[in-house]
Amino acid sequence: MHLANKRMMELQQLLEKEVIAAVKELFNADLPSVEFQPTRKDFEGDVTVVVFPMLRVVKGNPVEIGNKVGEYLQKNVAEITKFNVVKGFLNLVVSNSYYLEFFNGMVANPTFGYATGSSKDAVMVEYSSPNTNKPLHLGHIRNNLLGYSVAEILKAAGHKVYKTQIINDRGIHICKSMLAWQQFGDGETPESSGLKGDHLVGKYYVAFDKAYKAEIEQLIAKGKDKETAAKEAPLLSAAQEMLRKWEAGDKEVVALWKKMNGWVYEGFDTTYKNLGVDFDTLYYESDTYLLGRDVVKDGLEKGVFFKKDDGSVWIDLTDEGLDEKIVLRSDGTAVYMTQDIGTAIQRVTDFPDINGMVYTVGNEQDYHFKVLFLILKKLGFTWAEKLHHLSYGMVDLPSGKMKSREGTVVDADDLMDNMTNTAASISEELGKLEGYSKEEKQSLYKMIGLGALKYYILKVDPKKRILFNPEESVDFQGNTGPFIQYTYARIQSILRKAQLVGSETVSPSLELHEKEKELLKQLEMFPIKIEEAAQAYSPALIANYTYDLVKEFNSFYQQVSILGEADEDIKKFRVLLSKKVAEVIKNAFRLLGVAMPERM
RNA sequence: GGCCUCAUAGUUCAAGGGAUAGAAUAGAAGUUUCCUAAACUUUAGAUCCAGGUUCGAGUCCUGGUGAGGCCA
Repeated sequence: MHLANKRMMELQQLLEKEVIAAVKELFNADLPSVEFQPTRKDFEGDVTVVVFPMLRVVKGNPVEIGNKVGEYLQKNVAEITKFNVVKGFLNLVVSNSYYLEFFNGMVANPTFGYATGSSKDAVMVEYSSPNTNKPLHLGHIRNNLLGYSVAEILKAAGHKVYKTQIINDRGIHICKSMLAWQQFGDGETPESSGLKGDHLVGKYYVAFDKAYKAEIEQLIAKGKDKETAAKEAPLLSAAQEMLRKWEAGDKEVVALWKKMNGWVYEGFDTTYKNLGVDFDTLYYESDTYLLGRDVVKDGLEKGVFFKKDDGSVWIDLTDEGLDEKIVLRSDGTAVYMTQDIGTAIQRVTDFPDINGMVYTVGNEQDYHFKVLFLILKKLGFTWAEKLHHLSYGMVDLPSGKMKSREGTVVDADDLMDNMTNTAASISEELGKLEGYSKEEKQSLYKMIGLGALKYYILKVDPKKRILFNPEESVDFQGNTGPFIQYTYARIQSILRKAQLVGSETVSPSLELHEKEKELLKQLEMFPIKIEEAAQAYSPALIANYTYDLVKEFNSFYQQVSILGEADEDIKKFRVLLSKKVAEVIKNAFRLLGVAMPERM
């Protein structure tokens, strides 16, 4: 743990010890723990002790108790200079020198807040995991941003992390695209059409659906009912036949499958690159879809599973308040659960140091993962205790749910382009970028546009659903990514002019402006926030923390002059403080995958 | 039908059981001879309903209502 981090922990710990000692001495009572909170803005003070919980061991008036404890602390703890009691809240004023020493302790550390070294468990974080029959859409964007960000947060909190995805590269869906391309494609390729590979394949997936629906209509016109028509349509049978051939290893089908998946991967790579996400290792369903069956056999012998009369294998989870769940069909074929069991075990085999996995998958799969984790626990894997489903809400449009087959999706590539264009037009209008080349401008627009999009999505609690209105949703003013980037850019402008020289420490006896102290308190929180975000798997905590910090800085920036300050010591402190604020902003947003511009 | 989430200003989001529920947007009003006005300052506006637990409930429990999802 870094020095500055330790210091802050020490203050809380020290205060806790002192409060307990105070209660012992003043009231001869044993306090099990002390409740702290940051003092609210409307009151004087920095740290607040909540008196109410003490009433369980000390009889009396909370205000009187608070006052007595306050007097004790003021007398015995050097860091406490003043106190006041409001109702049952003991507000403590912490000395400026404490905060300035904290500042001196962190000022030279460019990665303040990040854990040093990887002392915690290695964790595998799975996210994205697309099907290879269509391009990525807005829902994938939320998934990718969340997964990537949680992985980065876990790293910052001291975990070793493997980022992975399981690519759903086999199955009926990809056969549909393949079949449609074969029948209507006329040899079209990404090169010949100028379409991105994933979009090209997606086009044929839609084409399949259209033709399939037409066939159904025809069959219905011939007197079939809807269900039989859907089952008997020749296109569907052909797709199913293709899947059988694929599973049998038919050369022609496999070659086509490889070609079209290759197009899709190229397209995905571009999207991932634009989105700024990456992976350490990949899993393909075509490699893993047969896994898990041996484990089911073992589980049967161990009595974890049981066999029904028809030969299908089940697990009984009624004791856990769930129901019975099938793990192998009567014909011996696998279900999703079988694969997932096998894949989880495979991963631990591949990366023996991992102790914990995070699955970034939408909340419609809550039940599936509950069951999966329970099964793995019952099978006796110790790491099964440390599995986590990072469940998140759907992204809905004002028009309702996104359905790729019906074309009511917000395409990931289009959306990123739109955001970049919006950023460009706002920037051009403001016209602050003289001296920037075309390329520099373009990369800046992208940084801002994506910053807006990423922040917009990540600031929301993952479990809540998002209603996304493409026209109005993503803003560039107020509580937004660009607002935070702008603050960073302004600080960089100051730093360019300031020309720092000499040692980077300040005198602990400096007078502190109210805003400066607030900023120091905010900075002090950063390591704790990372820890909280890691435990809650919530990038939203980082986003909101950064926003609070930036808000505070803008207020400071408006109220006091940094470069115009006459006193050299104070000026130096303010410049250094601004620099550290910028660094923390940058390091915090790095955890969200958002980059910071030097100018904007 | 069974189970799982969610419900906070007009709108989009905050609030580890703690003080007078914070922001942003949209609305009203102000701040450019001064470090980037994508900023700052002021103003008005909200906890779905009914019970319960608690010194204290937006937060926990029960029952409704509404939205979404999963399982047949």
